[in-house]
Amino acid sequence: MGKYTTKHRLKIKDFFKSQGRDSFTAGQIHQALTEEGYVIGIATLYRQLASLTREGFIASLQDGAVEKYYYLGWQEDCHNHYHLKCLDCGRLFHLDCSYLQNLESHMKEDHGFIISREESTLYGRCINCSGKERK
Amino acid sequence: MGKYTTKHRLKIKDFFKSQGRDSFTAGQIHQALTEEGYVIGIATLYRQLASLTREGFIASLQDGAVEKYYYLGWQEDCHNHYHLKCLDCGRLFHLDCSYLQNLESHMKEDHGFIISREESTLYGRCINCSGKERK
DNA sequence: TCCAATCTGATAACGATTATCAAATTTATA
DNA sequence: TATAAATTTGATAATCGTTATCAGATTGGA
Repeated sequence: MGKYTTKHRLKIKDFFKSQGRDSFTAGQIHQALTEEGYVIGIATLYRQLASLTREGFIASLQDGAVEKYYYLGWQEDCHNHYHLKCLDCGRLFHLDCSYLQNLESHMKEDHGFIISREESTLYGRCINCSGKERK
Repeated sequence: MGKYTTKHRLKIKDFFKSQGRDSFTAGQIHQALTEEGYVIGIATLYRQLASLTREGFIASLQDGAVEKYYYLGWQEDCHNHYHLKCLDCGRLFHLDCSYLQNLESHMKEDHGFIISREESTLYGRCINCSGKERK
């Protein structure tokens, strides 16, 4: 995909380039673009997000059940680390940690399981939220 | 929830008790019950699954984006281990492994992140599928 | 410029889940 | 056991994020 260079395609890439490391749902991206007066059909946005994901420009992760998140710069180093997502504040943490690399080796050698870093987000409570009261 | 003991409630509990450790979507459960001639409204099934989950009789995990899985016997020991889900065959592996407990401690002490085991399913390729050809 | 390949947008369709609400069932009480 | 209040049920409409459809617009190469 991505045979033609269209304005929407460029716009979406620019959006990610301008947004650092945060993650967004398709709906959030559509809203952000709309709010700055940029008009794009929701179907087109989904198509381009899928295309850019296939190409490795962005990547998607599951957020709970429903929505997807898209990341900038994934292709550079996000496959080299793990992600921690806080169940309270929703923030995503990018974690370079040799412990996880060892875990990967362990899983492969002792359990025959090849972990996919991109898919294996760890969920829990971040340092800011773990102290607060919880139900 | 679960104030009244209804036949549907008992039936669903029996279903899980008879199914060992596999996980099911609501749709799969509904289909299984229907195939054995048991009639239950889909809304009722969802309600009971939610209720039984709240009570800890079963638990749910995300399967990719959409569906939920429900487990029997979770309350006994599933919160004591991690789950590995194979991206190829879809099977879920229950893994007791001290490595993961150490990982938990490490995350807490060195990164301030409290991992939730129930939520943190690891994804990858299982021992049966990792050898096969892949795209 | 012309044409075939590709992309776009409006909208219908989809699949899983939840909400609605009247009717049926369960439980406690008499 | 009869009664009534609380709870559950089922049919179905609604919801939400996402994908499919398809005619019309855009792109890029000849």
